[in-house]
Amino acid sequence: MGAMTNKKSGDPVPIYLKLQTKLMLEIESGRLEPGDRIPPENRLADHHGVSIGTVKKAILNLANEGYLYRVQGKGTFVAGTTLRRESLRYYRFLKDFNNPEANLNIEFLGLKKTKGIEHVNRCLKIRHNQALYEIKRLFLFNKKPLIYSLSYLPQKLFVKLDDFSPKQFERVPIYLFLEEKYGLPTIYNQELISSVPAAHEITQLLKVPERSPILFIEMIAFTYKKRPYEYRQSYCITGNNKILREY
Amino acid sequence: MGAMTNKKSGDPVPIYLKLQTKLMLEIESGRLEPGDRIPPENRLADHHGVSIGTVKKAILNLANEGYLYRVQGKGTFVAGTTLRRESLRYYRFLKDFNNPEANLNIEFLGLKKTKGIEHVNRCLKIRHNQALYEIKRLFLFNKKPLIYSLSYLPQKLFVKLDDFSPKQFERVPIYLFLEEKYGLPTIYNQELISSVPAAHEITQLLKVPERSPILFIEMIAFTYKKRPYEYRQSYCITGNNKILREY
DNA sequence: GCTCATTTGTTCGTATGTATC
DNA sequence: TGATACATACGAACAAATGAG
Repeated sequence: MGAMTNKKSGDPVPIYLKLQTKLMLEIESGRLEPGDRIPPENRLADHHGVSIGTVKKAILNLANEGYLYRVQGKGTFVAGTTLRRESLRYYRFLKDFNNPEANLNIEFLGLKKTKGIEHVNRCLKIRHNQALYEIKRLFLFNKKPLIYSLSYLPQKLFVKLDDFSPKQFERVPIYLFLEEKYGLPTIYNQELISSVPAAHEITQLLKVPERSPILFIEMIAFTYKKRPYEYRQSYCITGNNKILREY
Repeated sequence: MGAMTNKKSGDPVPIYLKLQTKLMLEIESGRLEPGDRIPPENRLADHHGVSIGTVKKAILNLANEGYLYRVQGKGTFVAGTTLRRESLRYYRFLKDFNNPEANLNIEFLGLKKTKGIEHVNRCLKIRHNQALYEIKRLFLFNKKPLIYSLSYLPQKLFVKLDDFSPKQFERVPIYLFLEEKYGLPTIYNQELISSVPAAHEITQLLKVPERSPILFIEMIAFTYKKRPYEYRQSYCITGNNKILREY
């Protein structure tokens, strides 16, 4: 089929780039969904009438940009949150490198509309007067509150977010929910991590003594085209448990 | 010259990666300065006794990471610091998502041999009685001590590590040094993050009041075949600055 | 403006190694 | 163990940009 045209015709667009664009469009349009496996290299090569090296180049570029990820012996998959890398599930709490993980529950505290917040809007790269949604949640590990989290999302991007039932926000991680309902996969995140003494509001919510050391994490989640879509602040107690990160 | 050894010897490190590392070291160490032109592909291929495709791969990777830039017809050049992206393996300190990064210096505090430590050896997946090296360092950002770090490496894996001059440990990031001297590239890391009150020893080293909130990070670095090779504890002050992580 | 040597960019194809199931 | 799929390595040929003469 559609044999990629070659150079002779004065075509300045390289073959690998055409293939790359074609694949990216299939992803962006939703015909290929996160987790889907794309055809193997040799099949793509045959199908498009190009060499395997050219296919490799297109796929590797997309993998570098975060659209795809590859596993030797298994295949090439569409990135997105769910399967992208099991290691990137947001927070994993455990006592020790060799211990099993603690159990997670989410308690939904509220969702409301707010006006733009200067610091938040700048992080989200939107104008200062654009309105936001504010989501408050408590993460319980083994029934004990360990994280208080405050999320901000642009109202413009997530229309009618407040129509969903609160239960939806407790069932699954928020990024999965947003991906499903609004088709925005998470491509990468930025975090700022610091250690701070617990402020008064936090001591109440997390039930810790005033000025206990708290892990404070600010996060920006990005989707395609490096577009930020969520700004989040998390306050974590880390007495016995610690946060595991792999990269 | 220095013909890169090939696979037959059970060597798990790909040739292109060795070349890539070698070039990166020349850049990081300052032997190659921003703007310098590196030898053309065919010369590098001859010089190292590898194919031109392999050289291409090494160079393209470094170009993608921002270490080099290429101009068709002219050559390949060392990029200025602006372009460089060390998103992983490295701590980046800044005050805010929108602020520039602080300046880093490393102060080497000491390297000595120690007996095995149960917790450490378990993390490194070596027997309890295997001896270790212990490296103590202080990271200064804008001249102020911000991180105290304690590294453990198996003596068996890093023979004669204590023969190197202390200066070597201050010049380049430790993982680059180990990669060059022992041919162990870092494939991925695990971290445990928590927030703790400063213990007595730490208050002295980092010059903070007793029980200030400290970011405590335990890290295990893995090389090929998921083999752990370094266990590290870092104690970070995060008053004004925060740690940036991208993933 | 033209030619030529140099250097990178693209494309091809083949062979073998290695991870996964 | 075998089939599948990605990873590495080799090498060849030609296109396109650059800069010098």
